[in-house]
Amino acid sequence: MPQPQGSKGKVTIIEIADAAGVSKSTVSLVLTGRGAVKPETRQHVLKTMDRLGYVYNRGAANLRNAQSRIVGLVLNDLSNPFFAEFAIGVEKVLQMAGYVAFMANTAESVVRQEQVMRMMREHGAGGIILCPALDTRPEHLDWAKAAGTALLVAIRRLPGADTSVVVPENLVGASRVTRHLINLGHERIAFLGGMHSMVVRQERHGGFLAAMEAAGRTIDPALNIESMPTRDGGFGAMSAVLSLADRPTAVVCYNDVTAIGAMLAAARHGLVVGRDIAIVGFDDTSEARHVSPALTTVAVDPVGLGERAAALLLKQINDPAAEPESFIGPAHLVIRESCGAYQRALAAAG
Amino acid sequence: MPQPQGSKGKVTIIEIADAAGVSKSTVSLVLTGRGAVKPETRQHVLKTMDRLGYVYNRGAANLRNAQSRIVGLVLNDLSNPFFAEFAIGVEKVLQMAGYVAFMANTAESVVRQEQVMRMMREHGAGGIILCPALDTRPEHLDWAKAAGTALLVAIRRLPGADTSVVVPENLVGASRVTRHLINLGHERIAFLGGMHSMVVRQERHGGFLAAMEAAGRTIDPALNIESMPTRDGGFGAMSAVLSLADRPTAVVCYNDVTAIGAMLAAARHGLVVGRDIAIVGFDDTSEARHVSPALTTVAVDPVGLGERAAALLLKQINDPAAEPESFIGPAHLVIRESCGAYQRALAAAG
DNA sequence: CGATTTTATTGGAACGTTCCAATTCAGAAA
DNA sequence: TTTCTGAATTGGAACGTTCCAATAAAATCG
Repeated sequence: MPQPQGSKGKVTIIEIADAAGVSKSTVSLVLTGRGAVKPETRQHVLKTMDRLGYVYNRGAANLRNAQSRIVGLVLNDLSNPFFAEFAIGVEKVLQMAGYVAFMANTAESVVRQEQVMRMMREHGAGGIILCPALDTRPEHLDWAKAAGTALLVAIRRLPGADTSVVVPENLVGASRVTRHLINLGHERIAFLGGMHSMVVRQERHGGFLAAMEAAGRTIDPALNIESMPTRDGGFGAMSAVLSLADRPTAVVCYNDVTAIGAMLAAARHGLVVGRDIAIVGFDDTSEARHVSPALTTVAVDPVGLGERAAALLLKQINDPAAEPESFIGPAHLVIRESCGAYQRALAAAG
Repeated sequence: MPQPQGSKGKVTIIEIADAAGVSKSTVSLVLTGRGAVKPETRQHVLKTMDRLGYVYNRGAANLRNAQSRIVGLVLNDLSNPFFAEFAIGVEKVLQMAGYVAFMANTAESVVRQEQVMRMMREHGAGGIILCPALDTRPEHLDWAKAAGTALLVAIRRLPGADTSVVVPENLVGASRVTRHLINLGHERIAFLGGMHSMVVRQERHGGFLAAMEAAGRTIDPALNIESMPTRDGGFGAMSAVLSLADRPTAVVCYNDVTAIGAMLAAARHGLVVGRDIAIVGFDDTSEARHVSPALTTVAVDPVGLGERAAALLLKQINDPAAEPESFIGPAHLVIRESCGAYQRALAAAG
């Protein structure tokens, strides 16, 4: 008959020891599984702990040995399914290794990010995976080096910070999808969405430019439009580009969300996406698959990135002296309908 | 010139005290802001802490006073955007109150859930908001009462557990959307998706039945099909129902994800959703808005539920003696295209 | 059987903080 | 000056755990 402590569930190792008729050291041995303790004693202690409703006090334990087996996962935008999937990958690997991930969402606020990371440090997190908020500056991360906390930056590269990094192959991916449009015969191609200050935008736009230049296409600065990386932003950017005298025949968008906004704008202007104009995105979120026409985009496997990030962080935790390491995740083209390749194939066949 | 400790970032309150030429007690006073300390002394101590790169050790502090200001948020399925939004609501309120939420994802695994909650207890979480994994049994939560930890169950009601609860108005919502279909003239209406054992399914199906009975519609058991609450599950269930000799003219789906799967299946069978057949969902996830045709569904404001859950939990933390409390969040009908109401209105006008 | 190794168990000293009671300090009142 | 007061500071004892060295008990050996 279990009889847990009444109100303040404050059962300690010593009470267990008394109740079981052993010393607190023995109980500790059972708890950590380190020393040699007679099986029957172990069982008895275990049973007593169960009976009294014992809760391990990790704070007290950490006081002696700083091994806390928790890892912080700081996300800049949980409402974006991309990051949710990334988190799932991270958790999967950490769990295997007996770690537990404590996540927190910063909602792109640097202040919140600072707060959350401090909390995690205070609780003795062994390492932190950070998807940095927009205005994060590299010096915000200096404490990690000083404190010897393993820190890994993911998804958004942070120029100037020398930590391990896990990011998708933005440049190559953008280059690939742009080349696809070029191969379909497009001449005037626009790049839409994202703000100039975002590193990810710089990388993707860089890939776009590289492909355009390699194919000898002229680059019209009027066809490079910034916007917030939201549906509304994409809508606005597309509207702007469609009001131009010399419209593009294809657009590469900063990400899927923006692309979907752009599709809405095109439809509003009476254009049939995939026939009158080609639109492509980036990320391959689940929305891309279900929007109509289905969006041609670049897949980057967020779960895989998460797994890789976790693995790298664990490596770093176990060997603090190791050099920072980088992983650039593959990005491959996913051809659907919005680029018109399908119609074109049909026409060729028919 | 900041000169943080070299490798093992282990600066303690005592080192700060020594460096600042005061006693550790004074430093503690500065840290907690409790006693009276001369402003200049405070400044000096603060500066020293900054200079040496001090990190507060919450574990050690909690050893004396169990106020940890962290709250655990246990989610059963982070990949579902509904829960991500719920989490955002929770965080918003907790942040205001100076608490920080540590989230963890159980991916519907009771084992993982147990693990994660134990971790949170061990770290001295003041309370836990739990969106229970599928096979959670009420006795899994007994520890909370014993330990005096505030615990709140959200989204999925857990019959038999007497904790505070925050759930959406599933029954009423399902009833509402069913009545909408009935008003549009549908006779044979199916209910698709979700497993019989899910409480949420029971509630929603209950609402469906209530509306059907109230309208005097006959209920055909063949039109009640279970499936996993996934896109594929919805696809399968819809395929099954379409292979029936006597097809329904409308279907109510367990949730949006299932409904989208069902839409795909209908399209595959050559039906135009919204014209040949009506399909409605539940949750109003962002996908519902962007799928084509846009999905008629029931909106339940996950962010609002999250806020409410956090508020209730805080109340309980501050007054542990308080009785468990329940909040049933409103669910309102969102009419879009998939139910055919729009076409019907057009026809009437034209 | 005693000597030796191996296996189990144990007290006490940390760990970094807060709290309490005690002390010192500065200024005001006598 | 001395006395008093309240503000500012301080040493030491917890808190619940792990580690270490030491001891006790059991097993092995000659």
